[in-house]
Amino acid sequence: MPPDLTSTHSRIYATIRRIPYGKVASYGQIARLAGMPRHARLVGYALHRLPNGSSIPWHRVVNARGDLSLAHAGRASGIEQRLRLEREGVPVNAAFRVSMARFGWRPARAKRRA
DNA sequence: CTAGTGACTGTTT
DNA sequence: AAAACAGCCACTA
Repeated sequence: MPPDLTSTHSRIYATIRRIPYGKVASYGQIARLAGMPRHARLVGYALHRLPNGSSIPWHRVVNARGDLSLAHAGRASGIEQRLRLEREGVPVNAAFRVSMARFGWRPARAKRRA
């Protein structure tokens, strides 16, 4: 059986796994879906503690503006994130920016029109 | 216990 | 358009 899925980190990981292929979600979005509306920073915190080789699509997590926070934070891993995103069909700007309007993940809510 | 930090977000300059 | 400021709260030391 899985470990503490009720843990904040595990919850965050589970939510990130729900991000569909070719889409990106913001930290706030993940936090909200995980049931922690104001814990956007915790999402980043949890990801920072992520072990190398985890099965979660961490590269699909960007900040609210669509920027790769990883690259902006001066992390070399930002390059890898851009690479992975482009491989999924998500174009990344020269400024490490993604079009949230077109590639932002829109989780299906209550049915409204179909 | 207190203090500092941050892969963030929204508002204001 | 970008930069600065403030709010936010779990985690680490």
